[in-house]
Amino acid sequence: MHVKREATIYDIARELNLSASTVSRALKDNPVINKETRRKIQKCAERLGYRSNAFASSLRTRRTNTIGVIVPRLDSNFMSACLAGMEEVCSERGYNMIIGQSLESVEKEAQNAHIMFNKRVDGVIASLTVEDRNVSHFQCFSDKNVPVVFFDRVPQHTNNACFIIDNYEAAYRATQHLVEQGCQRIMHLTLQSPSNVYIDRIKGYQAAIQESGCCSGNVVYLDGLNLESGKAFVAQLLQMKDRPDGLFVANDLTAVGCILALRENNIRIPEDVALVGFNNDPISTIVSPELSSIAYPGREAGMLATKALIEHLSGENSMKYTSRVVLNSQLIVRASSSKIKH
Amino acid sequence: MHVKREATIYDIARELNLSASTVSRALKDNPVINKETRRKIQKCAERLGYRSNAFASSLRTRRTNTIGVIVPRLDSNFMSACLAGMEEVCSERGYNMIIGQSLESVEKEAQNAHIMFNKRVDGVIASLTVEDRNVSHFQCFSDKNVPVVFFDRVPQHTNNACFIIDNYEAAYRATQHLVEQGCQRIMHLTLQSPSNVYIDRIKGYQAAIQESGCCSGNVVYLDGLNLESGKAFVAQLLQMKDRPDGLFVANDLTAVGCILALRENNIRIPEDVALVGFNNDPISTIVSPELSSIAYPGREAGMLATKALIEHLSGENSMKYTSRVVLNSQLIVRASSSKIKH
DNA sequence: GTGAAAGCGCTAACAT
DNA sequence: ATGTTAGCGCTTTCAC
Repeated sequence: MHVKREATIYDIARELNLSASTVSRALKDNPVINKETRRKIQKCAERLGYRSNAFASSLRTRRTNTIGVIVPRLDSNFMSACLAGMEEVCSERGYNMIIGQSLESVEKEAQNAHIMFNKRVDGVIASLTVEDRNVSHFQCFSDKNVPVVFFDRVPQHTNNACFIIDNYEAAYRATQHLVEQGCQRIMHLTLQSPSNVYIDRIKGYQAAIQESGCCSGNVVYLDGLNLESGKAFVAQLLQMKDRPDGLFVANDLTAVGCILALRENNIRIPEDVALVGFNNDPISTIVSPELSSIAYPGREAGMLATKALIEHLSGENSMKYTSRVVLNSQLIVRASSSKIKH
Repeated sequence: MHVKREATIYDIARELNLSASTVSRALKDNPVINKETRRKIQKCAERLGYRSNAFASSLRTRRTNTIGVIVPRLDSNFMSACLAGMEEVCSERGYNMIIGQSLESVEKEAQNAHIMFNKRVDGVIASLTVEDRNVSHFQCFSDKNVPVVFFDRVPQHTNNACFIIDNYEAAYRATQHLVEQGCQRIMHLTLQSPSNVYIDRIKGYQAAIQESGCCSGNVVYLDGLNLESGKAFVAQLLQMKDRPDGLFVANDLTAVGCILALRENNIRIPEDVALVGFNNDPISTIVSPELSSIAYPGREAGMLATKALIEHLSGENSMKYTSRVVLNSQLIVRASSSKIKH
């Protein structure tokens, strides 16, 4: 079977007795080209089944119209929302996205960064692993003036633009809610991590505990935030002499692990222990009782970060004045923390 | 801030008093080049921070070393496993992947196909939307001799290679299991879809019902496979005079919807109604009681499909003799269908 | 084993 | 408003 050669701008030019430059301009909707000529060229391109050769173009312009996205994992509700938002903005502006997962490994993150560097992405959007204190693997981008923006999990000190949620506020409100429901001993289950996400949540939690005046609190560092670590914590809880009556858990999966194990041990939720999770994952409505959680606007975060990056790339905006954008989150109260019935 | 120009093979050539051709060959480990020269060139490349320009290369070779993957959605356990398998094979063989989601829309699928066509992927791996009977948007690839392989949801009639799971077998076994547990009236909740996935499951289910001799059965077509459609079905179920005592549900999320609604109506699981889902999603162990389900080897499916494609691309294998590969799945029995205690 | 030269398809500076 | 020209960085044929 014979494969037809691809049509090029030269084929179009020849067909219409024009130059390749004119064709090139017309196909990019350059306004200097006569409207009629433009129409004719576009018509002809279609007829010949012309498709632009992005390699030739990238070779010439040194731009790929591609942005690299590096995230810890894809399979969370929040991340899907972020990526959807990014994709929306990208496709609207004619950009492509390539996505890499670090799976919480700094090494894989660096590897992804290198791959994207070698693919010559025009810009990068990244959310760090839980243990990132070292972001030197993003240095190569700065060296070549490739802009990088961070979101959600961001470096402690950076000149790059950051798009984050109000972790402090959210944690404060979640904890305050537990206080209002009458909890007296409220623990915060989280991760020992240098990431802003966890540090800020701890601070918000502690502030709410202190302000309450009447509550005791304790931060518990788990060795992971998953079903198993939640269940394992409950095993510990059973041994405590002064059991907590409120748990603010840094993610929903862990909170669900707690719920499953608490239920298995016939501890009533929320009467004996009330829980609030974080992320508003779909599982929060599947578990019984349904889990209260913090919802935050992933789609918007993704869109904002991407817009800032693309506007910077097209020189519309230098990203100097929007170096840190904080988005609001929302506490969703469900059965797991509703001790007071209205 | 000044941006250094990228090093090219010419820079290396000049540095070592060689020609660009030699450098190009050496960097591709071409054996005709003297070992010592090769070493020197690779050393120098590293020193200069050389990175190969994929655009120039693709422009020349007309190959992108990229394969396009189109799937209905990314956010399922099965799909993540498939993609992981694909990624593994790709990176091992020096290929890149670009991923597109159709979100069950034929239109978006076609759109993705076109984008990938225009990006000139070397090959395509696709799983169709639930309503695909028309795969004409993949024709463009065949026209240019770009190989396409399908997996999971595949076209009814096609010459392309297909990698699927044993939907008939799996459904047969799931239904048989419900029969063995003593169910008498077993319904199959699924989707009205031309896709092999649903059609084969229905056939397997019906075969098991017939063979049982003693069971009555009924296929129920829902208008979606999600939490809500599962709950909505239970509302209907409550009105039935002859309620089913067994449900084989075409996916886990829907089965979980059923469980939540059944529980809310104080119908005992599995005593009054036993359930088996499909996919072995993580939620099957979060819901209470835990959901029996069918697990299938996504990673292997992804790897096999990708291997076949890449071997075809490199001419090792023409894909003519492996046009249809069927992978085995496994029934995982949990509390939702365990009426008989061992 | 190595080199010279042409060309992949496009864009942009410059000219008209 | 359109054309001329050169060159982006690489691969590959052909020659030595």
